[in-house]
Amino acid sequence: MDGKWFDDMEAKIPRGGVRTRFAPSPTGYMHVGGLRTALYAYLIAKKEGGTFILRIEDTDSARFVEGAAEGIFSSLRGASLEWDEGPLVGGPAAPYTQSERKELYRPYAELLCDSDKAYYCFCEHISHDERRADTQTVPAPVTSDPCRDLPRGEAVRRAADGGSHVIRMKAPREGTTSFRDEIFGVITVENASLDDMVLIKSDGMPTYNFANVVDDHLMGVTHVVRGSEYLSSAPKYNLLYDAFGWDIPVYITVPPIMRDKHNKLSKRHGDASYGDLLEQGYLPGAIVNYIALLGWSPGGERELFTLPELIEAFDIGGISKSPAIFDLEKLTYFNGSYIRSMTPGEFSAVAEPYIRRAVTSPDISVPEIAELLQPRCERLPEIPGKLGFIEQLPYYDLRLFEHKKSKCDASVALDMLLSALVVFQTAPDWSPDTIRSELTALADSLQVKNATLMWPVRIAVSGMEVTPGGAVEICRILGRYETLRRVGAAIERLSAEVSI
RNA sequence: GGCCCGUUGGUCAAGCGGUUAAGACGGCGGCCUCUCACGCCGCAAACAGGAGUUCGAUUCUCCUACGGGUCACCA
Repeated sequence: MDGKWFDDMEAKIPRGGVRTRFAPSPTGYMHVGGLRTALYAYLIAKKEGGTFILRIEDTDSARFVEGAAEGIFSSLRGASLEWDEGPLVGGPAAPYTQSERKELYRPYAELLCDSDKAYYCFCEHISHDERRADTQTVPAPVTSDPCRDLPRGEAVRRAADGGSHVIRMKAPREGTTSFRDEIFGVITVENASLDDMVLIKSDGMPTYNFANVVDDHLMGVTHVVRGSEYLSSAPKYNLLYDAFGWDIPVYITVPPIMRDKHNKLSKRHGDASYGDLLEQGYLPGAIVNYIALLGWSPGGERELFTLPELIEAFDIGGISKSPAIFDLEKLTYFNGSYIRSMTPGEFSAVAEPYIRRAVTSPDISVPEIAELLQPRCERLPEIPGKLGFIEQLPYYDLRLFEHKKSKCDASVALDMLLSALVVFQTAPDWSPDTIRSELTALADSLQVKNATLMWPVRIAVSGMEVTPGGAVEICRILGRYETLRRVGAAIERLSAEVSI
């Protein structure tokens, strides 16, 4: 490759403003930690009116999972993290999938070989496991002395003869390398501890480490957000940037999200992925809001933020260094809070399918039921379980009618229901207001507390100790006919028992 | 094991030399109330340990302990 080719590449690099990227490898589902990394990258870009890039890092064909990239696309979009450049939408640095950029990487590696900063290595590959088993306790950095010192001409000849090889970085063996991370500060390591990392694999594909650096440069990425598992690789990246003479991006290393004190959140251990959470009835907005706060704090007391509000509030100074444990209970609280903050119309619309699961009758009013449900549900899938009483005929366990706080027992219940039955028959209409005023007037005239009357009525029409809403609401929803029927049935049952 | 990083209530976390050490989830108690929720009020609950530096350390330094990351032709 001649100098002009490289000049052309440089000329195409998008410049200007903050440019961040999310660079997942398509090896499975979208996990919560990945989503948060994407979120932070998105927020950092948007905060400055910059560009959020999506890049697919599929350099390991062995680990490629069919459909995984599509899952990433839909998850990000579902979470409203729209990328400005990347697959599906294109952009000035296209393509954004590394397997489609394969030809780009080798010339850059060769460039380093030409300047004696990298070399062809013909050594036999020792697998990760073998290395571990072999070296037991003290694995040394991977280097290859014979190949490192092989004259360039000879190396090229061997390669031309079909010699299987990789291209390795020639890491310095003395001195130290430092890098600066916005979160962790300046970290310095001994060069002697650094590998001669592989840049180009024997199959011609670049390694993650190399492709990452080349692409970040070629795509004009200014801020690199990634998990702390990359912290110890960072010095090697700087070595590469230096070797090329490229500007080093701002590193923003985020702490991991844990399942418990010892383990990272992972699907392998049965932890929920982003998709699982959606299936469990968690709202994208609530998930995004919650995970934003895992490892980052806005500083104040506020916790509830919409995505635009997060953009406004986000500041990398608030990112924490230590791991955060994922707390499903708190996410559940957030979800309930999001549900409650919807308008009644919005909630009714999202709740309707779940309501329909429990209620088949076309006569019932979905908005009225939704109104009762909204403050009482934290996840939509809970809904059907709360509505069983509507179409299930109550079974009257007499003990249900006993409630000492309401001063009610079976005998009192019978009296109350007898009176209530008349009121229900004669009520001028079946509006909630009417039902309520009729019943409270009745309690008044009977000289009992509202509770003494309401308790048995609610039990009679629902057969349940716990219902979403009170007697008035339940009667209203069931309709006059069904209410009378159920109150009548309860009276029958009670009179059979109480008279004895 | 080497190297790097971290450590405030059970959990998320504020704090950036002087505070009665916020707030939230969860827990507990109460109010509201026809149940359950919602809402409101309150209670319990933390600076890992030890040396320094300083008039004064949760805040700065070092050591120890504990935890995490990493040590691949995986990302």
